[in-house]
Amino acid sequence: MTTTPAPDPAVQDPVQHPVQHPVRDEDFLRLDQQICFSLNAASRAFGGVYRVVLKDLGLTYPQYLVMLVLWEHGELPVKKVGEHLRLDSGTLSPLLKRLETAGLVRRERSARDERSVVVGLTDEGTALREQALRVPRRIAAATTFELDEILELRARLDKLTNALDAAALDETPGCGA
Amino acid sequence: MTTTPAPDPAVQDPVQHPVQHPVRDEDFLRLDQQICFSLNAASRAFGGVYRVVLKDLGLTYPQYLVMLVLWEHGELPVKKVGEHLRLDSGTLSPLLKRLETAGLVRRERSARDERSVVVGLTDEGTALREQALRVPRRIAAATTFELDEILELRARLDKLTNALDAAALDETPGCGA
DNA sequence: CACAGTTAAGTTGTGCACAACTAAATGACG
DNA sequence: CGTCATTTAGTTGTGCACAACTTAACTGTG
Repeated sequence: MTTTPAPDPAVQDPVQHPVQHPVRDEDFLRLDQQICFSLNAASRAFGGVYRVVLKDLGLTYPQYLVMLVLWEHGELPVKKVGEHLRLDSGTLSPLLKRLETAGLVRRERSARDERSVVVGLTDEGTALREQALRVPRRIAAATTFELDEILELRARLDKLTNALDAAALDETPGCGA
Repeated sequence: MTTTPAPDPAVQDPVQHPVQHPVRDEDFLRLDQQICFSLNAASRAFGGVYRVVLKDLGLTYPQYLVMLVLWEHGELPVKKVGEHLRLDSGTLSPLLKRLETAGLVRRERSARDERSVVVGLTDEGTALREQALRVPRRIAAATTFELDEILELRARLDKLTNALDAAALDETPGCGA
């Protein structure tokens, strides 16, 4: 039930695919075969832990990510924040507005380029970093993983993300023209 | 820049933590040190690929997951669907209503237990499975991972999810009483 | 300078996740 | 039998992700 390698060479449906793979499409369609589901589940399980841990800071997880970027890089235009987090303005604009309302962040139009809005930390936002320092260890403890195990998993996930991004580009209709 | 084990024993802030770990909190707070971010990124990258692949079927990814459960198990009460997918009625009720509107599922109150609503496939919903059979392979191809690599990653992720769920339980305030 | 093309934020609309709540049905127990 | 706790769906409200669009500012070229 947990691994199920099932390299069954007997293909049931020779019509659509003239054999070539040792695994049937039917097997692949099982929920517990979908890597994406495991990924999704893990991501949401993380969400639950972060929700608890970040409640003290008054942050959601995406807000915490934005704060991480600002603590690490200081002032940044919205565009740059989005590049670090793979988020666009459609997500960031309302999120940053909420952080501004919370008094953690300040937003002002760049003088050099009036299109750009520079996001910076308020004193309160800077101060919050002290409390945030304790977060990663609590999260790491919740995983029960050793550090090297975490590093390896992260490497695999990053490799996966790169592959998927590349695939999304040439799967997108209107890119072969 | 990529791994940074940094087992630096020189702790900068001896006040809060009387040493004990070889890694400083500061290091852990870097964005590229957060597994959760890699996980989140991978999950969203998958989302992008699924969005493209599932467009032909007229399904979103969560809707696809519900269909997977129904194709595999047939009729199920909403509660059971939620158990398979770790989703509650707050998410499923509107989602199932959309699938019903799309003509893929049918919902009816159970006669035996009037609280329960049984979700089943329409003929159209059953027929859609044929097209869905091609999906997993396209996704697997997009990952560029070998099957055994996928299996191993999935095993790690499931282990992680279990650990996080367990941690969420005893982190939740009001469980030690 | 004029103007087409590009870029940065923001807005709108849809859908998902989840907490908190409501309503209705069921089950257990005195 | 009546009452109360539990179970099951559904609703409401908040926040995130993303596509599609708008607006304003910049850039390059003739």
